[in-house]
Amino acid sequence: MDLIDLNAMPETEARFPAFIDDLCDKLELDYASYVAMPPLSGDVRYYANYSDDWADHYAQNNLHCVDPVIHKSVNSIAPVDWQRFDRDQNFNLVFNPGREFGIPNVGISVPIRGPYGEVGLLSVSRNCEKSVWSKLKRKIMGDLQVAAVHMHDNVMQSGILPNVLSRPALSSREKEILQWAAAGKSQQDIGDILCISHRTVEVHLRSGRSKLNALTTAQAVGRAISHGLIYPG
Amino acid sequence: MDLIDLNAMPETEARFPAFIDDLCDKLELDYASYVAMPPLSGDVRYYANYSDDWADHYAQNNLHCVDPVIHKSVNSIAPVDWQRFDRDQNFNLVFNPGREFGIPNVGISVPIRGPYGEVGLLSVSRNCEKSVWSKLKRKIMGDLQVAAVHMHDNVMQSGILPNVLSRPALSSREKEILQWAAAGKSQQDIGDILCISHRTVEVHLRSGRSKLNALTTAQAVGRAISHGLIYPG
DNA sequence: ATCGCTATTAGGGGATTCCCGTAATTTTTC
DNA sequence: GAAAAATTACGGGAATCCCCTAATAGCGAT
Repeated sequence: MDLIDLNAMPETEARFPAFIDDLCDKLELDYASYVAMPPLSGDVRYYANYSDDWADHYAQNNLHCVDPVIHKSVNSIAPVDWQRFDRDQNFNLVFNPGREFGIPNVGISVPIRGPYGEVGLLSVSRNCEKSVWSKLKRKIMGDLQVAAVHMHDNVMQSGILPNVLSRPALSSREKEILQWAAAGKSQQDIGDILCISHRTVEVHLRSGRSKLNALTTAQAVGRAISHGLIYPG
Repeated sequence: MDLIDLNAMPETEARFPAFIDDLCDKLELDYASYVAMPPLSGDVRYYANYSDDWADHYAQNNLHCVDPVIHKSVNSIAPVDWQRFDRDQNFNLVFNPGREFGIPNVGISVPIRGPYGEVGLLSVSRNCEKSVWSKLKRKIMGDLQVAAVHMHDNVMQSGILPNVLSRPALSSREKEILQWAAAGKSQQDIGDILCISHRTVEVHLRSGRSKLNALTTAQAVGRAISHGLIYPG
């Protein structure tokens, strides 16, 4: 199976919907969607070939807050088959009205995580019998995984998700001191460890906070960790 | 391609090496290894079918600290083909001696991330011409992705990685207050927000620190985030 | 049903730490 | 060569930490 190579396409955002369309063609699917979610739960990026009607209905009713497919997938390692939600109240709440829009209730969602804690979710679906779906799923699972990784990799590299890419540049000393702070050391401790005044330690913490737009050191440590600048200690 | 279903096997650790062996058989590979790395950079879990000689040599020389395949993969979304390291000094430092052990220098590493920041790395390799390798790679990429996800999912569910699973149980109030602390609020702020005394806030922070084995609130926030108990604010 | 454990609430007080303003020297960058 | 950033450091006031005690409520166990 040869899917579109996003790296070989002009670096416009239009290549992502094109990839979605191509995916549906090649894998005998009706609909596909991709969502990129930064760890700070800020703005998401969304591509799909659902009808505008369904997309509007989904967005206007904030169905993403209810949709159990989302909740399950962002906490899962393996792909999540929608059949798991057969008797799920929230699933039916979201997808029963979807039938009027021609939305299938069989499908699968493939979560992909990146090194910054962001999650990409590639969901595909098709109007067919469940037995047909089971066979199709087995056949295309490998390609789906590859497609999800490829899509997420390229969306991340495109820098479209601002929260993830705008990683504040901390100086090495700032990172070093923030790392010790994350390890539970006091300013005095850190000063002793690095053989500098605890006053100096505080200055680095201050500039670190400032660069991370953090009000307290605790917030700065949390943000630095979530940005991958330091490790939990 | 039908790989072993780890869910259908007895829940012993022996099924993981068996999966590695089966993977090599079915995908025409010589060697495969899987490493699970918790976010707290603590103890890793490792399965492989390399010769004991090579494994000992790798471990005794702490080659994982030098191995560029590891470094690149844990920061990558997409699989990392070892061909990328053709002229990499560290790669040759690690793998040139590997030839004496029969270790191939063509291979690929597939990183998989879970919701707790842990990384699983499935690496496979084979002794063959680069042209043969390129063809094989294209053929098995989908299965490799599926295998990596399957392996990582099952290792995580087995609870073998203690750091990830031993998630301290914070009370709802403790999590709530720690969440506000991660959002940069002071104790007084939090007291005002929750309409309780700032003294009470401090008690919850103290018990939270205690449960997380943290010396400072900053460390507690970092640990709580890395454990997925709260979100970065 | 009483005992014990935990959660949640709250205060006093001393020691420590944090945070802000200021500022010098060195290094890096343009 | 000048501008910007990094690294070093002090003083003072505010905030937090950490020890103590203590009451009320809930929940599982003996």
